[in-house]
Amino acid sequence: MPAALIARLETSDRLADAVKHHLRHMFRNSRAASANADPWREGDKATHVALLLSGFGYRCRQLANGRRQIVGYVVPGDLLTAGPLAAPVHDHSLRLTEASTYATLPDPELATLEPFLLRLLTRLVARELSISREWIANLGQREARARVAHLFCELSVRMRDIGQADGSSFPFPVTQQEIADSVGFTIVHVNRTLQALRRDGALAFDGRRAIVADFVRLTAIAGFDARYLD
Amino acid sequence: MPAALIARLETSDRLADAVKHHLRHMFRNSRAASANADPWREGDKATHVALLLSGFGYRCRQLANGRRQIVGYVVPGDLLTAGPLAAPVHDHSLRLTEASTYATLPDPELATLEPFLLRLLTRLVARELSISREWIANLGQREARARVAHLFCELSVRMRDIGQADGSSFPFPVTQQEIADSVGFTIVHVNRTLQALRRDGALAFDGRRAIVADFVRLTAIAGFDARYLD
DNA sequence: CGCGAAATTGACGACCATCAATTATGGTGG
DNA sequence: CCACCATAATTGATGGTCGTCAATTTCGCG
Repeated sequence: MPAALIARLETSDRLADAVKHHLRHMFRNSRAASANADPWREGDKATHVALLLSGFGYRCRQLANGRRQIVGYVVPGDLLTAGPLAAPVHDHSLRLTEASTYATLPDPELATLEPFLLRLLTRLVARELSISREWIANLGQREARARVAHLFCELSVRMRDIGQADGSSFPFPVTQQEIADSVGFTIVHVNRTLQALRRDGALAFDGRRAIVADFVRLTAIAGFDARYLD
Repeated sequence: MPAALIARLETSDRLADAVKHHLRHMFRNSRAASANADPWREGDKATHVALLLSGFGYRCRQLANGRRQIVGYVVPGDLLTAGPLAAPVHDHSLRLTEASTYATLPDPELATLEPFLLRLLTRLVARELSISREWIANLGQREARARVAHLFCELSVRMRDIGQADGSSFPFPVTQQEIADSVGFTIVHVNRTLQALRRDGALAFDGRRAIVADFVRLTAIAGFDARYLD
C-alpha cells in the first residue's frame, strides 16, 4: 500500500480515486527487508522499479580514495529506483537502516506501463534530482552549522509530508558517522556542530529520534527554503 | 538536429533508424540564444521540454546567504529540462555561456508523446541524477586538487562522447570564478589548485579551451571512474 | 592603445581534520 | 536485573587546508 506516496502527492493536489487505485495496483507486491539490509549495491544490475513503503535508509557511493558519501536519504513514499527505466546498472548502494518494506513492480508490467504512470515515475526521478541539486548547494556553499541544520530541515519536512513526524520529532535511525558521511565533515566535527545546534535550542535527540526544538530557528540557521521538495 | 544526443546514445548501443527519425522529429524546432543568455531562472514556470543542440552552459542555484552554487554543466545533447514532466517550476537557473541553440518540444506534443520517447526522457533525467550524485560525492569527499581534477575529467569525457573534443582539448568558456562556484572553493584557492594541476602536467588552458595534457594522470589525481556517465 | 574583466600573488586567520583518549549507550547473556 | 561488551558519542590538543583581504598583473576586446 503506497500510502506514504499518496499522502505526499496529496500535500499539493488532490488525487483522483482512479489514480490512487492505479498506484495501489502498481505497487501491490511488497517485500520485507531487515535492518541494515542492502537491497542493492553499486554496480548491481537494476532490475525493478521499487518504492519504499515503510522504514528508512540512505543511498551511498563508494569512492576510489576509500571514503564514502551518502548521497541521499529514503523515506516511505520515495521511489527507491526507477530500475531499468533509469539505467541498466545502479550507480549507488541502498542501505536500509531499519526494518523496512518496499514494493516492486513486476517486470512484465514495465513494458506496458500506462503513460500517466510513466510520467509519474519521471516526476519522481526529477524530484530526486531536485533534492540532489540542493545537496550540491548545501555541500558547496554552507558552513558546518548551516549544512547540518539543512539536512535536518529537509528530513523534517519530508517526514512531516508523509505523516511520519510526531509533533516536532521524527524517527532518525542514523549515527553521527553517517551524518558525517552525508555532509562531508568528520564525525568529530559533526559532533561539535550538533552540540552547537543543541545549545542554540534548535535541535535535539532522543535515542533514535530527532527533535526539532525550534523549526523556525533551524531553518534560519540553515537558510532553508522548502520549495525544492515540491 | 539532435546530432550530439544521437552520437552520445550511440557510444553504448546502435540506435535503430526509426528511433533516430523520431528523435529528429521530436526535436525539430530549434531556437537560438546568445552568449550569457538565461533561458530560464529559478522559480520560472517550466513550460517546455528542451534539449541543447549546440553551445555550452551551466545550471545555477542561488542561496539565501547570497552565495551561488553551480550544480551542473550542459553540453550539446543534454536534456536541458523535462519541463512540466519534471516539475511545474524550475528549481535552478540555466545560463548559456556562449551562443547556443536548443530544441524545444511543442507543448501539444507533450500529452501525446510516444511511450518509448517518454522512457528516453526518464533515462535522460536519470542521467542528470547520476551526475548530480557524483557531484555530491566530489564536493563531500575530495580535497581541492582531486575535486577540481574530477570536474575536468567529467567534462572531458562528456565532450569527447559528443565529438566536441579536438584531440585532448575541448571548448571551456568558463571563468575561474565559475569553477570556484562549481567546486565550492574560493576563486583564490581554485587559482592555486589549477596551477598545481598545471605543474603536475595534467591540465592546461589555452584561452577558452581546456587542455587535458595527461588524461591518465588527471583521472588518477581525481579518482575518476567514468561509469556514472553511461 | 586603453579599458574592464579575469587571473595571479602574498600575508594572515579561521574552520575543519587528525590523532588519541575517555565516557556513554544499548543490546545481550548470565 | 545486572554485568558485560561492542558500538556510538564526546572531549582535548594540534596542525593543515582553505578562506579572507588587498593588491598587482595579465588578458581580451574595442
